Amino acid sequence: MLDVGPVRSPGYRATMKDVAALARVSLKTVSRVINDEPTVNPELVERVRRAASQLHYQPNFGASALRRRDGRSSTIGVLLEDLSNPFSATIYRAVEEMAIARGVSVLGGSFDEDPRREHELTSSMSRHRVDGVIIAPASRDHQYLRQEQMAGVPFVFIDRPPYLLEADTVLSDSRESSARAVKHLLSRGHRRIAFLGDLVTIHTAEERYLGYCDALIGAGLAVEDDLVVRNLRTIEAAQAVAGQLLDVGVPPTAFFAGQNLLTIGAVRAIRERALQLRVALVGFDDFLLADLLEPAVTVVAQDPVTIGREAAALLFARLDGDDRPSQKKIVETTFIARGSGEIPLLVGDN
Amino acid sequence: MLDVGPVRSPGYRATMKDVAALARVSLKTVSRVINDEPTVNPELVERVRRAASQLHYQPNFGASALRRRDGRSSTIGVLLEDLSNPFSATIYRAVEEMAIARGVSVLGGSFDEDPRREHELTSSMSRHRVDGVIIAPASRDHQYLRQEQMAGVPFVFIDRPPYLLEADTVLSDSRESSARAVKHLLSRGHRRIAFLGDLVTIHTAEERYLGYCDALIGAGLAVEDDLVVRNLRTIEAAQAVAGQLLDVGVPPTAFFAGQNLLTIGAVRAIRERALQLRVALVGFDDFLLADLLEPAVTVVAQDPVTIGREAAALLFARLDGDDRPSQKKIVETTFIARGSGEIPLLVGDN
DNA sequence: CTGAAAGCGCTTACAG
DNA sequence: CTGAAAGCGCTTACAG
Repeated sequence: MLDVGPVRSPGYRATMKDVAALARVSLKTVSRVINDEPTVNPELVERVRRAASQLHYQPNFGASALRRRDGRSSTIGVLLEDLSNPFSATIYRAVEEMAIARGVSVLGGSFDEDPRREHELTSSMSRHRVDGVIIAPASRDHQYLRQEQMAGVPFVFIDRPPYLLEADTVLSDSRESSARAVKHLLSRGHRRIAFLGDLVTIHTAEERYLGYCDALIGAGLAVEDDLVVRNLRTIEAAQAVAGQLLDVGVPPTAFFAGQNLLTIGAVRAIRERALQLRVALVGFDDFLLADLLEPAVTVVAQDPVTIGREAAALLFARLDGDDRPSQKKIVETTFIARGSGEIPLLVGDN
Repeated sequence: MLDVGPVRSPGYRATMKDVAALARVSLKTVSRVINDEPTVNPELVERVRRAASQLHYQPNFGASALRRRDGRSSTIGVLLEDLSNPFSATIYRAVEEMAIARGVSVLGGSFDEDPRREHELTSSMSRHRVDGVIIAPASRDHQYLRQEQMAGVPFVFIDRPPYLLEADTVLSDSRESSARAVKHLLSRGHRRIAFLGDLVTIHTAEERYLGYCDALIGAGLAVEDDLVVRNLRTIEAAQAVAGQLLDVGVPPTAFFAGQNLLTIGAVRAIRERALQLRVALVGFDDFLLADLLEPAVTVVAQDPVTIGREAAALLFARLDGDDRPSQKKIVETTFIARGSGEIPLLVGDN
């Protein structure tokens, strides 16, 4: 091993007591210096600082939180569907930026739509005594969080609202922007528009489906069961289902996909059949390279950076004493026409 | 607010003491039950369980760690370049899976290649007394972690090796697989192969550059300065630089891009000039939809899931007492030929 | 098998 | 401005 300078008492971690002894002051004076209390003689401050640095002293957040009146752990929980999905990851980063600015650390977790895992992770957050939680829940009953909330831990729900619980919420306008997307397809002459959706238990998946229905009904059309497939979770599943729809019976002339992975699955199915210049497609959620495909993919883009920032802002406001009633923020989506959604109904198609 | 049942002492959090009082046993007996110690009368176990559940008791990890001999906080730190990059995010998820299986929570953090932020985040991890750290470092001097290491906190370096510190490491074979990729282009007749690279301070960026040099030199060619551009960080920067190379002087007939965002930048520049069937391209790192572009993009694919798993396995082995010398694991890459890398040198090009 | 006392590293509440 | 004592919620070490 390289010699990289002297190490005192290997394996030993300095405490405030050690710093106090070395600086020849009381424990309490060290505590004052570490916490930047102003009423300390500058000479003592200097001595304590030197001793702390010499001993590589790092304060123990856990011990401090234990005794502290507010009990703050300087930690928040961010619980999302899947941190490896770009939508979740972008939200996480946006929250992280704001947390770091406050000296707060982030405990992250992914549910994969498993309510049991939601319970485990929130319970784990509770045992870690996080100061607050930002959550995109998998379950549809959040009464079990009430105790934690009563104990003073603020919750901010994102992407999906709380059920049977009052809490701050940040959502996208899924239903309306879905209706707008489907109207866009209707305006190009399409009548047989298929819907690919995620789990029916997911609030946003339901909203997007309802937006699809709104648009059809608004145009005097019926929602046809054979054009609606839900509970799809992966690229592969969406690809298989879209393929079947295109192969069997009277195929759809356009698709509305309720989520980025499902959109990609639809792209694959359409491409496999060389129908990409014939079958229209609009997807919910933007994704990297959507503009480089041929045709480029028209999407309803959400704004995960704003969602993350708004959620963090609400959470930190609560931690700073904001006691207004529960807030509900709606973050705007953007419709981006790139080509795939502008393919008109072709003569000869139905 | 909805009424969701009785809540005892709103704002109050039950402690072991409260559970003990309700169950009419001593504090120590509650502690035994919570920690699943076997030597407790089943009847008392039952009484304690009921009391704990009735009071919604959640053990306080911080307090427990404070007194516990091993001082374990049941928390690890995972510090990566950028959690919103799919490569980092996939590693994070792989680690998270293994951590959850052990009941360990994950504190995540992103550096964005800022060594100062690396110092802040590792220091924050230290104050939180994490049990171990998985880190893809931004800095090139890790002596400052020695104290923490001596205090018993294992570090596993991923993607980049430690400098001036002994620690477990999990890397991809960047240099060799880069050389192989460039040889692939050479075998198609290309001689003017441009290299687009990330910050020269990043270990993997340097390795990939060296692999590029190895291949050229191995073929008896010189490394030409005007074909090498490094310190590129974004899609936009890579796109601009690749565009300039294509527009000015004697353009390259092939590109090797050292990172997923740079590959995408090169794709954009090539497409803008309608050269996608003429200019060859191989990228390091796979990315979603690489196979749906036209031509599909040939890549050297890393295996972030295995990197994450190996790193977590090493870390948890250390926490379980493994005291072998520092381990170094190399995770294999996969060359995926999809089309863009197989475009031959065309007659008339140089 | 059960419990009373001491102490982990820190902050609070108080006295000087 | 400084410090000695008590206590946060738990586990350790020990006695019964």
